[in-house]
Amino acid sequence: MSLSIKDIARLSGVSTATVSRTLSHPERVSETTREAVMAVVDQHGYRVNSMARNLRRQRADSVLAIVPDLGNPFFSAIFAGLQETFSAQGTDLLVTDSRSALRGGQSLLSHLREARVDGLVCLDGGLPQAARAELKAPDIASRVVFACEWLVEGGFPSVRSDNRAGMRLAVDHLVELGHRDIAYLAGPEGNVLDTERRAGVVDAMAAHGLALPAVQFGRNDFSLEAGRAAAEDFISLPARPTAVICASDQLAVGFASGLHARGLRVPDDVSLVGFDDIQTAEFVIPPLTTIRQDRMRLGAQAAGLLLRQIAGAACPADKVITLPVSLQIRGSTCPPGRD
Amino acid sequence: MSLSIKDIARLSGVSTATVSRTLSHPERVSETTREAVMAVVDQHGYRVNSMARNLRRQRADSVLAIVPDLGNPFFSAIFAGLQETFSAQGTDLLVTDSRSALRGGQSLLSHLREARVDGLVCLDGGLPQAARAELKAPDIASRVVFACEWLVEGGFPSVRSDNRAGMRLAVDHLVELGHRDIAYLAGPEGNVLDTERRAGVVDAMAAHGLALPAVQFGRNDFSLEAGRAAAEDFISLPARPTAVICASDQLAVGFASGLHARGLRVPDDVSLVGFDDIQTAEFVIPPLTTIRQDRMRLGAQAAGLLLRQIAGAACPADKVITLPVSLQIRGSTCPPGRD
DNA sequence: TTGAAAGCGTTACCAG
DNA sequence: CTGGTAACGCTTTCAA
Repeated sequence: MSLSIKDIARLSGVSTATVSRTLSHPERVSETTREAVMAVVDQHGYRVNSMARNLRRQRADSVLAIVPDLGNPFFSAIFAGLQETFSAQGTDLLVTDSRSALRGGQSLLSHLREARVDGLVCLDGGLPQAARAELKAPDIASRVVFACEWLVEGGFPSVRSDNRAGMRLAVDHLVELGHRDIAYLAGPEGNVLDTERRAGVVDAMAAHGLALPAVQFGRNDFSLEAGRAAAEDFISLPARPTAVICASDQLAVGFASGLHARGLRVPDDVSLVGFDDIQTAEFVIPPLTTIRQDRMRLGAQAAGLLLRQIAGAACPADKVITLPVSLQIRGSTCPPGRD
Repeated sequence: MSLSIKDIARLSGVSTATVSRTLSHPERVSETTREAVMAVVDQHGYRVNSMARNLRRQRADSVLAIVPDLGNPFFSAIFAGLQETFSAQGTDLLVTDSRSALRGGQSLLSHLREARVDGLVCLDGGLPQAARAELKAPDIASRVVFACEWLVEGGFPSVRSDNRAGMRLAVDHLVELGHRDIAYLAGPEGNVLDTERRAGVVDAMAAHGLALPAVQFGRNDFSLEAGRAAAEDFISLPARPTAVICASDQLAVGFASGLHARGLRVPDDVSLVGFDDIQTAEFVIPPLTTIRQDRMRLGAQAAGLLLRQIAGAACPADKVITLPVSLQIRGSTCPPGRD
């Protein structure tokens, strides 16, 4: 077995209290003892047992991130941002997806309730009612923040991109190119991001005296597959819009792939704008014009916010940090009717 | 504060020992007491404090996964596989990347040494020497497994895809199409995956009486950017190969993008084969012919292996689980000289 | 500046 | 089947 604080105390001829102090509050110990103790510590490679420390200190020094789907590569950049900030503060990052977390009627909060983590960062705005209700328990709510997505009904601080502004940029860009007939390829029905982005499109178009076509398409999820499937619907549309704004880059890439398979060209036949600026957006053919959101920064901010919450900083339950987005003009958009 | 086992004991008129038993070993308690205790537990929503439990049980019920770069979406599928298996066994998954883990000369093992986790799954075969040495400490080595990548010098059980077989499939496919002049777009120098995949290509070509061109290109990393940059080199090659096998899908997609920008068409001018079958491979234009590795399964197997190790199952230090791969023929390959 | 000792919340051994 | 009671390894008063 590895050494305990008792061994170090014995080996360096002081009490466990002093060893503990040397390690946790070196300034409260005389220089000579400190050096003596540290010598023994280093020599034996002693490390405090964090379970014991945490039990005593009553905290876990770790945080749980919950995503809708761990397999979705979209979240990796957010993880990177979370991790960077957390690890700089000595906090561990646990990850899980909503499905596993909720499996077998388990509570979303078991980790919090069992004192395994100090807080929760939730990236899933589509939690089932039961789970949402749980989160609102008074001693819990102050230790969760939402990132990227959020709960429509509010109640938690959250960090998100400026989805509306993003869509305004997209619409303005297309209108400037000369497009009037613009469609919105929707994400999953009821998803907060989809709602917000659609509203952004509608508002921006209204500002130009335009409106979305009555026919909707999309409405599955944000995935590549959904995008490809939507291409079929698009093709059979009576009057085909000259441009499509997609609720996500994945949708846009899938959509482009579907169009291509049916002989329609981007941007010649249809201009395409995505949302997210995922890594591949710049590398698909043609490169995707899109709205860039800084997912890494989003993660970092969420982590910072949660850390402050945990540390006890008062934070209005409805605090929203909105991150700016920007338009990346690439090859998937051009003036209409260029054929 | 939340209730402790003492409160539950008092409330249900039994000892803490009995409450503990009811929760951990229900069969060792009479039905009547069990029911009485559970009633109180449910009524108050009591949950054991895992820090206390873990301190007592001397385990953490959690595992740390170390990736080279958390921001790389390639790993998300592996995380999903890891998480699925771990969570089914009540084990938490912590994630970090090598950079954060090693920051400030910190030990890779601090988590293990501080008893924060029971084991390590390492997805980074390129750890610095110091870190590798550490991992081999006798009490440590038996609690780490490698997944996807591995250490050239061996020493740890690992789960990996059959990289060589994959490249054989790729070469056979191209040769069958009529290609003789095939190049390999390399990954990062010294990376085990690159080494293995290159060897796979070389061997398979030799079996057909062919050899790689003397000129190499690639040699940065597995990224989209590296792929695009390689396209420049490719274009200035004296005798251009008719087909290129890429060390990864990201490289292939970036390469295709670079070729496209320079007016070369895939597959008409160059056939392209990737490796990994990332999600987007099927959706880029043209869809990428590639070698599919099941990353989710890879994660799941690694998790299972580690769990068994932790549980004390003896496992030869050089145990290697090799997962089959398959060829996905899509639009990026065709017979040479079709123009 | 240091040490003694009381916990932190569980579990598991040992009696009964 | 149940209860008393040592641990688990550390931190933090409280006194000296």
